[in-house]
Amino acid sequence: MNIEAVKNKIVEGGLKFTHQRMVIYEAVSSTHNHPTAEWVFEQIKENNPSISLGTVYKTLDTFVNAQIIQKFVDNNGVMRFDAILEAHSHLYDKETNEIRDYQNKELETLIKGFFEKNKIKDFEVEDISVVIKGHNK
Amino acid sequence: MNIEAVKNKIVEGGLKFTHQRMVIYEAVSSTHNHPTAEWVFEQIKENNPSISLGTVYKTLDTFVNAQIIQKFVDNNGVMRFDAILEAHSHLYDKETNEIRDYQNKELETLIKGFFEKNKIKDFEVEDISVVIKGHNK
DNA sequence: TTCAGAGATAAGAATGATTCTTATTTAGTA
DNA sequence: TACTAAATAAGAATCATTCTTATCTCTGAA
Repeated sequence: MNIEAVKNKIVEGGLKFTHQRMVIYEAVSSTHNHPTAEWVFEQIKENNPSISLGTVYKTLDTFVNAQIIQKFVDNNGVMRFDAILEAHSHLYDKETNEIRDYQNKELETLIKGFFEKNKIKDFEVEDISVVIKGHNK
Repeated sequence: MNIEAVKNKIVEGGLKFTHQRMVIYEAVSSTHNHPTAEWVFEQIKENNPSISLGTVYKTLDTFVNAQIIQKFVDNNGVMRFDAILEAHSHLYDKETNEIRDYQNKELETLIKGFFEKNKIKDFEVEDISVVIKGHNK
């Protein structure tokens, strides 16, 4: 991902463009492994020794609120981040705590269709995801 | 839930029956609100002033491992507990952080059928749940 | 180009949920 | 009844995250 594209992401989110924000966004979008704040910090601190862990946490959260990235909680209660904004589901490996993306249009269509036909009383649906727990074999 | 039924639950899980375990199980099964460990502790401490918070945490986790109750993480990373073992999904209210059960046989059948037809390579599925985020209206 | 203001950052302390440690207690079996 | 392994109590420790305060800096306007 080039610097212009990163800058656009940040500015389009209504945020000021800063060097810290750039390297943090690059780190998050460099991996599909649903990084933690700690992981992001470890990735960038060598080339950015002045960056603080608190800033990483704060920046990630700012990105979430600006809808540049999304976050979810893993089974151990740790916040995970994801640069992919499209709805997708996750495979949780109960043994290794690994999380993998699972994307399938048919499943999404099935579920969306279900909830269109079965409105939930007094509840407006915004996001739906499927949590699939199991283990690698 | 009577004491005999509680005792059976605990003993069938392969655990020793203790007074603390009894009152903790009663508290968890008394509510559909997906209690936290803190909530359980608050419920029982008045009538059981000698019980410690650490014991509540430890006991709840022991119950989970014995498959007497189940746990999940809420959007804030806090462990929640549930005496209902049957597969069911949750409605998360993004604004109030409230969690409600959502159970629908047709949805379960739809999803189960989907994953029976679409095996995930190298992954054995154990649990599937749907996470529905939105807000009350 | 300069400047000012609002927002971002750094650094480390604080917080809260949870787990760990150690000594004591107790359920359940022989 | 005695014994043993497991459970419990109490409080310290841990860890992920947020908060606080002082400083820095981006960006738009003049």
